[in-house]
Amino acid sequence: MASLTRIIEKHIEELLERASEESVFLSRKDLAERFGCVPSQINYVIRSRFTPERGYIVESQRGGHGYIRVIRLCLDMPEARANHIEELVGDTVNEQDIRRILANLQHRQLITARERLLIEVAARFQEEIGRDLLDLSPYKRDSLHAELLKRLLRSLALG
Amino acid sequence: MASLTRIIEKHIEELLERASEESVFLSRKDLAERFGCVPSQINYVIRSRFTPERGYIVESQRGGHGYIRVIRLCLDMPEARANHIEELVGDTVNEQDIRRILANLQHRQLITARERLLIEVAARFQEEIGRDLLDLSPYKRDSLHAELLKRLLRSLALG
DNA sequence: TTATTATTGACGAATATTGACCTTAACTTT
DNA sequence: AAAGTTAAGGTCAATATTCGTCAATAATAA
Repeated sequence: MASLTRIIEKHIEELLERASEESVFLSRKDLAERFGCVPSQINYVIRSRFTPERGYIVESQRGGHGYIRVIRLCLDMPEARANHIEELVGDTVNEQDIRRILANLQHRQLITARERLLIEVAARFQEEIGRDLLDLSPYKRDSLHAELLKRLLRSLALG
Repeated sequence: MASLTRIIEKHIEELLERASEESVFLSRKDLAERFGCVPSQINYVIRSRFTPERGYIVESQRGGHGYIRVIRLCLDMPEARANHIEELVGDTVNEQDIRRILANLQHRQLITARERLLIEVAARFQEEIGRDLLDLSPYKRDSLHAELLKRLLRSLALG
């Protein structure tokens, strides 16, 4: 357990929580020294963890006084959330995508574990019907998945 | 007879009971070594036993420090409850039945308003697909409704 | 016997880590 | 002001470590 990446991820999250601002400025070099890794490891953490999909945007500057700034988006308004969902889901999603999206939403406390379970079961049932009973193509199934998921999430985001 | 699958299933269940958390992190490789089987056997156990329909959510990550995390949402699933669900829902339900059942469950505080919403939206979507896209008979649609509803409620161990 | 469930293994995909080399911005020196 | 120097951060590819999928086969149950 405890991979370097996760440790650094947690560290940045803590900094964000502690900050009164909604963003933090990081020094790639200092972070790398602190955690005893190569600087590009920090890029990896940022690239893989602090993505728009997870509700972050990142700015940076090279050269003297360079920095990496991590900004946490706040999606207070229902409308902003709804738009975010549209983007998140897109036109087709497979079951793996669904699991990822749901884990993400639960982690951000936008849905509960029980709600997540309900959505997974509904999606699986639809997949089963589409595959075994109706013999739909994988593409058709994935686009039905996307439609179902968007409706379910929309109903929550706006309700 | 104690098939390997059952042994591993029991092992994971024990880990879950012993854990103070509601989840455990497993290493597929280590489990496979411990029980002297191929790693993919673990996938089989997970896929066939720890399903959302049974109240479990599974997350996993590949690569270095990878894991399989099993989350248990429902501590127990008494037979009485399961039977009750069967009775409550039966073999076919129309949308009106569904609304009535859900209202009842919400009134008894067994589901939240949001959960009710999810179930209704899922049912309506299925109805729409079955009617407009697949041209299923009303009877067929109602029996699919019943199956979906039972699975959703069972996953929450309600009834 | 037939259908379902379990076991295995070959192959593929995802994630993490590291390091060499590239780009950019600020500072310093002519 | 221009050129050079220094101090950041960025990119990409190689490698290692896990886990997932799928199809073939075996075992068990109906």
